[in-house]
Amino acid sequence: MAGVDKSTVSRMLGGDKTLNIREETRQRISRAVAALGYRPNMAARSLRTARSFSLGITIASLDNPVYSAIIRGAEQGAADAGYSLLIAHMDEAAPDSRVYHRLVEQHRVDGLLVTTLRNEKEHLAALKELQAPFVLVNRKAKGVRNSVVVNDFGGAKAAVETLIRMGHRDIAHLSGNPSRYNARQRLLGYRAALEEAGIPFRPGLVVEADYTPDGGERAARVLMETQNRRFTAVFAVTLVAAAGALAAFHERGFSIPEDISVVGFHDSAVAELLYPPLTTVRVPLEEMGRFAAGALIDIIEGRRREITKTFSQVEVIERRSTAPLRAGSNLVARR
Amino acid sequence: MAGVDKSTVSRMLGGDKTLNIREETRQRISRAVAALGYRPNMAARSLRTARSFSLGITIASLDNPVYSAIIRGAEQGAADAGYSLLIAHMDEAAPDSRVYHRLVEQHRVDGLLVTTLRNEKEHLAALKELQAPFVLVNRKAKGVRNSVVVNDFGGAKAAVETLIRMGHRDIAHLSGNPSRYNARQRLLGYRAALEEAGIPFRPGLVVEADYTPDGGERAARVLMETQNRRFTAVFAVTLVAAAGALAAFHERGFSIPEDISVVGFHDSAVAELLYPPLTTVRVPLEEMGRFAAGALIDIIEGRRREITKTFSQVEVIERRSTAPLRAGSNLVARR
DNA sequence: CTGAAAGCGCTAACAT
DNA sequence: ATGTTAGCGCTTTCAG
Repeated sequence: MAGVDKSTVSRMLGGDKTLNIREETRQRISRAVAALGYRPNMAARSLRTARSFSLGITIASLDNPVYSAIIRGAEQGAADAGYSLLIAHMDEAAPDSRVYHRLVEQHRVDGLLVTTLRNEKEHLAALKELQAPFVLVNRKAKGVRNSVVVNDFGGAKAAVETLIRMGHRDIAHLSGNPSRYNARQRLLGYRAALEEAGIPFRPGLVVEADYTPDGGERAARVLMETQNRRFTAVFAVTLVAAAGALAAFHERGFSIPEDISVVGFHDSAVAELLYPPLTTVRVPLEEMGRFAAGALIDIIEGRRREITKTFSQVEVIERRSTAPLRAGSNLVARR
Repeated sequence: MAGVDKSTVSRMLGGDKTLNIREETRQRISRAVAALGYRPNMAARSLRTARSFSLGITIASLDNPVYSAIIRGAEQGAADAGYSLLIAHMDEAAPDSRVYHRLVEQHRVDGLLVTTLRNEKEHLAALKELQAPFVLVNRKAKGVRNSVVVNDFGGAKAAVETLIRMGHRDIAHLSGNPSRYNARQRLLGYRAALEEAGIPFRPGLVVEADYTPDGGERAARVLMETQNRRFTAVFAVTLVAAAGALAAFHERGFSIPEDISVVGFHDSAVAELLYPPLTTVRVPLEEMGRFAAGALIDIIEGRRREITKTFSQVEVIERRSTAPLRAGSNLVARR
């Protein structure tokens, strides 16, 4: 229709830098493309170039607002570069490293965003022999170069600093399993904030909670039993653990924030739903997802060899679960 | 390696029914496939068959547990049939019907699962001229044959019946926007339950809330102001609206469930996080997603022409936000 | 500055 | 009971 060979069209549409095309020819092609509503056939392009122009993202739980934020970002980052995002749900309970193979070996994806890493060793081995680039998102692992994370350490530190600024000194931490990178970082941030403020670390104030509401509830009970009211604030490793703790405190008749201030990690709409609305630490999850997708595409297309990045930004969103320590109105006064 | 033509391999692997192959040959092929780790190249297959073996799913908000459940199901349904699932996030605020074209015209997907339908008319028009099959999930629309939904009506009815069984008669409804199919159904279910129990419908007890916590909170305040305590239970159109209502009630000093019982629609982990944990109606969202994906694939592959299905199953999950009406312990007694 | 030709890996119609 | 053949629609040398 434009009176040119399809190869010329291909070069023009592909943005071939070496192509030296007459303006008039370009116009004719553009008009024909518009008139025909021409869209390149991705399958043919994939076959020819041996690339799928899709990324895969593995996630353990779609419910978790942390992952939905990451996905939202990743989808944007992919779309910006003309890629699609393919989700691969990987049950945290039964993680199966063959999922990677399915996606890659069928040439369905050119690279993987990995947010899951239970059985770290097995999965890393599977990923490495994969022959496709991958980047860890919100995770770090030994021997893996490509990794983008948020500032778990700084976020935890900021949370605890906020509590300290409110006058709290007896600050407990509902921690995560130390085998997890994020949990370790947050514990370190907690300790760093205490140390900088000259507050001695009391190991009894750190209780491990898993990532369920029940875990948070149990941990909060342990805290109340063993610490005999000698704490006025709690920094919880996740929002879910914080919610569980809130329930345990309510059950014991404590008022939040009058008796105990509570802060959780990761902001989301759910924080507004809790009672009281939960003060949280917000980190740029969506931005991280977007960036990770962009960086992975850079690696795929050879513009970059590796990527390590930490998004340092943290922000404490104060809601009604935290309040300044006031004598007579909290646990400290009662001991 | 197996000493046969690739077309034979193709037919065997593709499960060609007309193929009459010797057991010995089949063995040789199987061995070679295993030895070589052979995987069909999806791009070539797509080019040849003009199909992508992927489905697209459009969603407005990934955070919403309703959609994450649907996605989880859809991904399974797709995977079961060897398809992948491609997510297309479509901002509810700025829905863009071109997303459909992008996915379909680039031959990236063979069909669409549609959970978004703001600007119904425009979007339906875009979908219909698409030339690719689509099925509405958790939605119905006039003139669309393919649609799979859950039992919004029955779920709402069951919720209200549970309250009635607990002795409540003054039951309010925080409703959704009646332009939405789901909201309309739930309102109808509410009314049907009242009617069957011989309880007169009081229009003042129905207050429209949007789907935000704020909306639920505002609606609950309106209810308290206009109804002058003449209600003892609330059925909210969503979990989020219920959470907002809980906050409004707490703020006014009401105890839940002693003063007011609250039920929300759609169960999810978040229900456990609320205070008190929220009684909800559970409908089989994940199953619906899975089924919708399977049915869409059936349509794509010509085994079926259309699909309309309602998952009738509903279940009220009783948690601590509901309690039997007891004289002297609730609003009725106080009027 | 543009065209011609080859071929990516598969499937399906047609042969034997 | 299996092989032959002809493309699917693109990109990429290589020619002119």
